[in-house]
This record gives sequence, structure tokens and C-alpha cells, in this order.
Amino acid sequence: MSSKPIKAPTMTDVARAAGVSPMTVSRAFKAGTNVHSETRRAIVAAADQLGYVMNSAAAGLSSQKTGFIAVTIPSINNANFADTVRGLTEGLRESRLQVLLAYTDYDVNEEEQLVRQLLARRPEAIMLTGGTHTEKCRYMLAHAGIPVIETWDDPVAPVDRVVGFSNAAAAAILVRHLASKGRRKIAFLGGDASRDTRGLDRRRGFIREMESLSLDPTRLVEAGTPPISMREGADALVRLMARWPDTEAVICVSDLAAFGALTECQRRGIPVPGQIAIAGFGAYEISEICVPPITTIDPHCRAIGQLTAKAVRCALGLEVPSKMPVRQLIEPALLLRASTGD
Amino acid sequence: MSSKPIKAPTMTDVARAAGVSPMTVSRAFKAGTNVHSETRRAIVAAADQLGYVMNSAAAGLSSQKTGFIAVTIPSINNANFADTVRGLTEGLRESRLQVLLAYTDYDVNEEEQLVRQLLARRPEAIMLTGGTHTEKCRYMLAHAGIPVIETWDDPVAPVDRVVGFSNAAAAAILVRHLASKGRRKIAFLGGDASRDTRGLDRRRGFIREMESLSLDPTRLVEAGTPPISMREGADALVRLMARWPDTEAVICVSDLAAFGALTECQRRGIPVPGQIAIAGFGAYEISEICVPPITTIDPHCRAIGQLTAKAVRCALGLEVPSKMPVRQLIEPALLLRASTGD
DNA sequence: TGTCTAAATGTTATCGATAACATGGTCAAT
DNA sequence: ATTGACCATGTTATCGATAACATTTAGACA
Repeated sequence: MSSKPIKAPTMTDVARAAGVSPMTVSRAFKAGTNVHSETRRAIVAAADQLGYVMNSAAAGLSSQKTGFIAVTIPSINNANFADTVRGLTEGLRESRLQVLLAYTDYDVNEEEQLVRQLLARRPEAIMLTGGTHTEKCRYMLAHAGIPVIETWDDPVAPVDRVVGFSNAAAAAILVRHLASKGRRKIAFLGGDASRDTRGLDRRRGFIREMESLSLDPTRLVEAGTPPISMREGADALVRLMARWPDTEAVICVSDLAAFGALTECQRRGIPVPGQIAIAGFGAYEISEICVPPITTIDPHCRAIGQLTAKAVRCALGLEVPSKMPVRQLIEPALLLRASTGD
Repeated sequence: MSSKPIKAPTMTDVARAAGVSPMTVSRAFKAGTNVHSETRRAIVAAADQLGYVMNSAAAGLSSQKTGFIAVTIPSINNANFADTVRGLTEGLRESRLQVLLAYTDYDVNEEEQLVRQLLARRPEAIMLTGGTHTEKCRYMLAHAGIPVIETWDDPVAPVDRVVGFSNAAAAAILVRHLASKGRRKIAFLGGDASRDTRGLDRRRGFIREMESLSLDPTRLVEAGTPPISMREGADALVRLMARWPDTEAVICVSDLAAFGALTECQRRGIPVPGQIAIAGFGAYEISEICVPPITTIDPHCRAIGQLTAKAVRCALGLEVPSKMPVRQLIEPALLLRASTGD
């Protein structure tokens, strides 16, 4: 069936079948146009009969409106980014804009390719996860002539608009909390340095805050290539305890790594939080439901998506008043759980 | 910056800047064409300088090749579908095809909308998750004139090609295994009936196999609207034990629900697998790493994606020999773990 | 009745690229 | 010198829709 390339019907075909001009068909498919109800009915009938599906590439070319916004996320298998996309989709539902998704695999070079491909389809705006890009990528974005929204970060030199938070500050919150509970030998468990700039920012925030509290900031364990899996979190905990057996707390780059570390403690009979406290990042469901539940940071993923939607609407003039700060920062929340003795 | 709608440069702009005709620019960007190396260099330089990005809508219109395939998945936050997409992407890397992703939220009406929007962009093939669609959706797919691949299912009346497995048979495998271990009072924990047809198929397979073993197939707990969260799995376990306190095993529609149920047992001091055995579905990482690890079914997600890629290449004649069965069934694997006493 | 307005529809040009064909050069073989 | 093959490039028509303008018709109102 698929092997016969029966050419898909065009608007002209529908027009002929309905006995009108192509322009009338075009209007019939667009809301808010003056087409006689009977004519419209005949056109819709003809279209259904032919199995007609509009060619939106042609429509976009002609009208210069493609009706979608592009979104890059690091991974399609991440509850945090999924929530952000959900918030974005919700916030755009009322408008005529769809979301076109692509994932970068936590790689800025992959991102550059992707951004090129996405911009080639002429989105009306683009949302990026993170504020670190290749030079070429920044240049393309800046010259695309559309609103660009960087999220999940607080970039020093934003391309355009920002909806995010400081990953470094979020890590610092955890450090301060653990220190306030009397834990002094605190480790950071994260991915290796080449990718996942948000994870790197968290590590940077960890180091800075440890220093400012006059604590040793060198207990850093590399768990592998981001995204860090639960297994990698577990393995890294083994290395951590081998090298620094007296560690009193570990801050993990994500809840998934934290959960992996927790399970390893369970397998080894290390009491949590008795001997070691564990904290994660992201407020994933697992951190709430596991036993014991894990202290974490909630970055308000969905709100990021919703605010991004608003930023897009403002930038495109779909919202009145169309004023809104170009840089929107969200305050992450600390969720205290049993894994840190709370 | 984004507020000034500086029109993006076109191929004609690049041509002018490089002192050649637009056609030469077009050729310069296409591999395997004869363009003098110096000319090409000048064109690329001009394009970079202008921040030129090709308009692939126009290119697709003209060449009748859009260079992408459409993919619908139920959710962007699911490791199983993510793995399938990854396998697909890998399998398509060598070809000129990109993947365009959209998610249905486990809703066939949403899927219909989505399929219409995707077909409107004229993909060269489309992959769907599941074999259940609205009538209109099937009609559109059948008339799109492109290869259609239904996955993650074994549909009775496929639209075109299939790469999948029987969800019912997979559930039956679990039933047989638990029965063979002497468990007779087995429950099924799944989502309510209106959505997620793959989950429904698993339940159907559970009931049929229980009946054929002369066991009571009526211990069915509804955990909420798919996708079932860990929390919903935990809550459902509470209801299950309230209603049928003597239950000896529970098969969950996914590993996430199974893990939720497991944590609830831990909170309530119910021994697993001592009092109750727990099995999941999907071979998610969590089922392997949690304590105790959970018995599950591995549907070979990535292989589904890879085979789909191959099916696409065959259907489009990119592969020699371009012969391949139209219906590819994969055998899910049973992974035995401690949660069922293995 | 005549004039005006709005609704309903058609006509033409255009969006940005590429296919198909046309053209002018270079170089080797005859 | 002639032929032909091939390379490099230009020209024209076209993909499928829509914007902008043109036209026709029906009804409202003076």
C-alpha cells in the first residue's frame, strides 16, 4: 500500500471536486473568513472524500507564518524537561502555535546542527534549554529574526530572552542546608566536565559555597557522561566511600543519581541519613516516593514552560499588554526529606 | 533584538553576495554536485557572513522531498519510548532523514490531530506508537501516500507495516511464570480503561492466561489515568490489599507502578517477595537497581526503533535488498529478579 | 429607484527553493 | 582541427498555498 506513491491531493484537486476556486478552499479552511456555509460544507466534504491534508510547508511559504515554535531539550527521557514542555504546550494552547521538539543529547555540537535544522523550518520562536551554545549557534540564533528564549539557566550573555534560574545558587542552597544540620564533610556527585553545563554550574555553585563556608570543596566524584543514570550514581557512591570513607553528606547532580546512591547504601548497609545524608536535584517523583524520600531542589519545571509560553506570546505581540521582563528568574525551592534527616 | 523582524536572508541574497546565480548556491549546499571549489568556498563564506539558513519548507515544496520522518509517541517522559526513538535515530543516521517528534498524551483523539499536523508537513514516512487509532486517522494515514509503521503492538488490521510485539502475550508470560512459582492469587494493577491501549492489551492477556490456568482473573485494580505514576501504583497497592488481603502476587502495567507498589510494601512492612511477589513491565532502569530488584518484561525498545528504521529504509528504497517482511514481531524477554523470589 | 456596504468568490502575483533544460568552456582522443 | 564528454554555471518553469486586489451579488437605506 505504501509502496505506490499515490500523490497526495492538493488544494486545487479539492477545489475542482467542490466546483470552486482554490482560493475559496483556502478560505474555507481558515477561521474568521467569509465563506458561504453551504460552500464550506461542500468543500469540507470534498476534502474528506479525497483524504486531503493541507500542505503546511506551502502555506508557510506563502503566508510567512509557519505556526509553530521550536524547542530543544537535552533528552526526551527526562521528567524535568517533559514538565517544562508540558507547561509550554499548555501556555500555547490558546494561540495558534504548535511545538516542534528536538533533543540535543546534552551536546552543544549536536545542538548546533539541530538549531540549524529547526531554523530551516522557520519557526516563529525558539526555546532552548540552557544558555551555553557554540559560537556559530549563537550567531544563527541572533540572526534568525525570531524571539529566542533560553531556559533552565541564568546566562551571563543571553542571546535574547531568558526564563530560568541559577543552577549554582540552587546547589548553594543545598550546601547551606546540610552545613546547618552539622554536616561538614560534604561531597558532590556529578557528570564529567565535558557536557551538561547545568550540571557543571551546580558543581561550581557547590565549590563556591563550600569555600565560603570554609569547608573542603574537593570531594568531587565523577559519575560518567551526562545524563547520569541511577547505576552510575550507585557506582560513583562506591568510589566516593572508598576514597573518603568519612563523608557525611553527598549532593547529587540529579535525583536519579541520588536514588542510585541511596540503593547502594541500602545494599551495603550504610545508614541514610544516619551515616550519610543524600540530596538530589529536580524534584523527580522518585525522590518523593522512595524509602527514605530524598531531599531535593524543585526548579519549578512546569512554571518555566508556562513563563516561556508567556514570553513567546509577548514577543510575538499576541498578548496585551505585551510588556514583560526580558529576563525572568525563578526561585528554586528546597524540599526537605528524610534522606537528610529532615 | 528579537523584536525587530529583520527578514532572514534568502538564497538570492547569498547569490548576490557571492556573485553567482541562486541555482549555483542551491548546488553548493547539496552534496554530490559539480560546483567549483572556489565558487563553493565563496558561497559558504557569504552564507556564513549573512547568517543564512536554508528554508527547508521551500526546498521541500520544490523538490518534493522533505527529508524527515514523523514519529508519534504517547509521552516524552518515558524511557521505553525514548529508547525506541533513539534506536530509530541511530538507524536513520546514515540516511538523509531526520526525525520529527510529537507526543499524543495517550489519547487517540489527540493523536488524530497530531497526525493531521504531521502529515501536513509531508513527512516521507510516519511511525506510530500503537495500533489503535480513530477511523479518520486511519483514513488519513492510508491516503497519505507514504510508508506507515505501527509499533509497540500487534494490530489485527495494520494500516501498513508493523514492528512490534503482543502486549497480551507479554503479560501471559508473567502470569505463567508466577503460577509456576506456586503463586495462585495473582492481581493485575493497571490504568483505567479509556486510554493506553497497550496497557489494556496487557490486562486482556492477563485475564485470558489466568482463565486458561483456571485461576481467578478478577483481581483487577485501577490505578488512574495512564501513564500510571509511582504514587498511583503505591495507592493502588493499598486498595488491592484492602480488598484482597490474601493476594500472593501483583503484575503491574509498568515498572514505575511496580516500584510505587514496592515502596508501599516497604512502608507497610509487607515482605516482598515473602508475602507478595511484584512484577512490572518495560525493563526500566529502576526495576534493575531498586532493592529488591523487580522482575519485568523487556520489550526490546531500542530494537523496535532500529527495525523501524530498517523498515523505513526498505519502504523508501534506500536499502538493498529492499525486501523485508511487512510485519515484524519481536519476542519480549522475561527478566527474573528478586521481587518474585528469583 | 438608486446608491452604498458587506458578503462571497475569483484572478494574479508571489513566497524560496529546485528540476529540467540550456549554454559556454576545457581537455583528451581521434 | 574536429568531435565529444564532462564540468561549471545560468535560465525558466514549477512546487502548493495565500496576500492583495478585483469582481459580482444581495440586501439596507435614503
